[in-house]
Amino acid sequence: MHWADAVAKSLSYRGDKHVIASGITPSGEFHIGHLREILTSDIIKRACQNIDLEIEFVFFVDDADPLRKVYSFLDQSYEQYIGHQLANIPPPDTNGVPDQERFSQGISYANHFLEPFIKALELIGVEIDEIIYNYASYQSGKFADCSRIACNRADDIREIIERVSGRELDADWFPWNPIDHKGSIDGVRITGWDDPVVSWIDSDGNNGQSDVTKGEGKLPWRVDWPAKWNWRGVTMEPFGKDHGAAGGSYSTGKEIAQILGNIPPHPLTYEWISLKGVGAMSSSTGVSIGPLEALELVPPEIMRYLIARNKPQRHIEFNTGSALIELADEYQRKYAELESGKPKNWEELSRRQQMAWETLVAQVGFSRVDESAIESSRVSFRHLALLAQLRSEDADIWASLLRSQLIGQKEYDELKSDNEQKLSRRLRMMRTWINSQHFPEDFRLRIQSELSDGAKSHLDSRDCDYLRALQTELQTCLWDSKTINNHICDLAKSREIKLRDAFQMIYWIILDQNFGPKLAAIMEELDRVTVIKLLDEAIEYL
RNA sequence: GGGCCUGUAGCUUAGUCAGGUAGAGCGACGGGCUUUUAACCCGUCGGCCGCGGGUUCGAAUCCCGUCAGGCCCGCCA
Repeated sequence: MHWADAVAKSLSYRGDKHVIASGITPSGEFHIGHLREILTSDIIKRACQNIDLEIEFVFFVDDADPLRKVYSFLDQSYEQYIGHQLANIPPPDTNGVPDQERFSQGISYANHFLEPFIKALELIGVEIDEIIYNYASYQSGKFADCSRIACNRADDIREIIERVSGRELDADWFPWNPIDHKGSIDGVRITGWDDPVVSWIDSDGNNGQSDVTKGEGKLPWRVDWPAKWNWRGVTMEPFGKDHGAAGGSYSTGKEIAQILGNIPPHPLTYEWISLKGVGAMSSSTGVSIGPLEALELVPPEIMRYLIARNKPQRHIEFNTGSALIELADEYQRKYAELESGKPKNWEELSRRQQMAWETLVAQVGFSRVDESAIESSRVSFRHLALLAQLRSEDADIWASLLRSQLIGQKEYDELKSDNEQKLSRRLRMMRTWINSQHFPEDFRLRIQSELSDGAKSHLDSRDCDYLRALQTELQTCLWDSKTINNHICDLAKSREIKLRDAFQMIYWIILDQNFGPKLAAIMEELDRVTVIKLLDEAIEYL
């Protein structure tokens, strides 16, 4: 059984109506780690729909959170905004400097980072039923009841946090962070509580009052979270393992929820995604791949598949190199397997094999996106990567695919006349990938300029005659792939050299490896002089 | 210190909740496609299921212990 189906099943024991929530603080660039948060929820939503549960998916944007520090991508002038709520400070411009102009047009720091992420979510087929802006929710009184309960029972909440998390809170800790006259929630000390008003004194010694029902401040995180569950009726929420640890915010949250008067949501802790060879994703350290950036390389269903195929508690190493090509090809293979239908010998399969099939069905189902760029194409990512490097003209690539029968005549005609075909889009992505720093070196064609050591160690003196004859023909022949190919084959045949061996030998000479794409096609792309020179060196070496 | 997650074939892993002969994919190797797809098709090899105990007719699966890796307990998903 797929992990999401298992979650849906346990939710069904709890009731028929559910609200699944995700929440993210828009403190910096979003990365694919954040995508796991959202996709985990979205996949569970699909699983719930599959068993006819009524389900809403809400996305909390924690824009009421304060700016914690001046991140590396921000200009030092952000210092003045530390402690200010993210919905209330200007967005950075391209140099990381506060952009007052855009701010005056209503674009906050939070919006600035959130917008591209929301766009990516649309591309990736995530169906969010409601985006809840936390700042606005405080303003409109959504948190009013919970805030009052929390303040009235401050001692009980303090007891829970101290006991469960094992840390000691300051003597003047209070479950409300008021905003001071400058707009900061840092360094403000509570001096009194008279429902619903908190009295405070800020770090400069100014006194003030804050009405907790009007959003003049916010609840501290460990109380804010259960309060959200309460007023929105959240029944399920996946969260990162930092919140899931013993003493973490879920364990305090589920007790605080009871004080607020609700049943805590069904929890699901998920592992982090790290970037291969670099470390955990983190917006503040700049280790990140943005969701949009990833979507420029591969179709959206591949990103869904990355999350769907790995169980939440499993750590994912995201690799934009060969592993991503393999992931994409794996998805495509499974898609094709699914299309060919349930195995005919179903009854003979072991329970385990049947389960594997069902999991496959689920993985592909959870990964599908309406505007699929993959479908049942036989053209693998691996193969496309190769053709895209070999041919700069799209038309040549379609011709090649037609010749090798990976596409039919009809598809070929469509590709020729319409560059918005699925395969055209995939090719564009592939070209972007190849031109980016993320493309794996293993897949890059390495045309040799001189005889490599690899070639030297694979040449056999008995082949000298063959190479010499080939070189002679190639010096004068028509320079197209068909002619070149005929010479390679005919000369090998007449000498009773196995074609396989002949090709491998030439692959070694040109690419420093024993395999590759259509050899003659590569040679045609190269100029005659280069090829002759390489053959010369090989003959000389022998 | 407290806690969480992970450990299954060379690699990525399914199966662990509901115990019943260990399943895949990739890679490797061999063969086929009589002019060679980084394609496709067929086949082969490869697992003391981290280790040690226990419960059981039966354990990858449950229990206890242990080792290794990763991580959390300061508002980074």
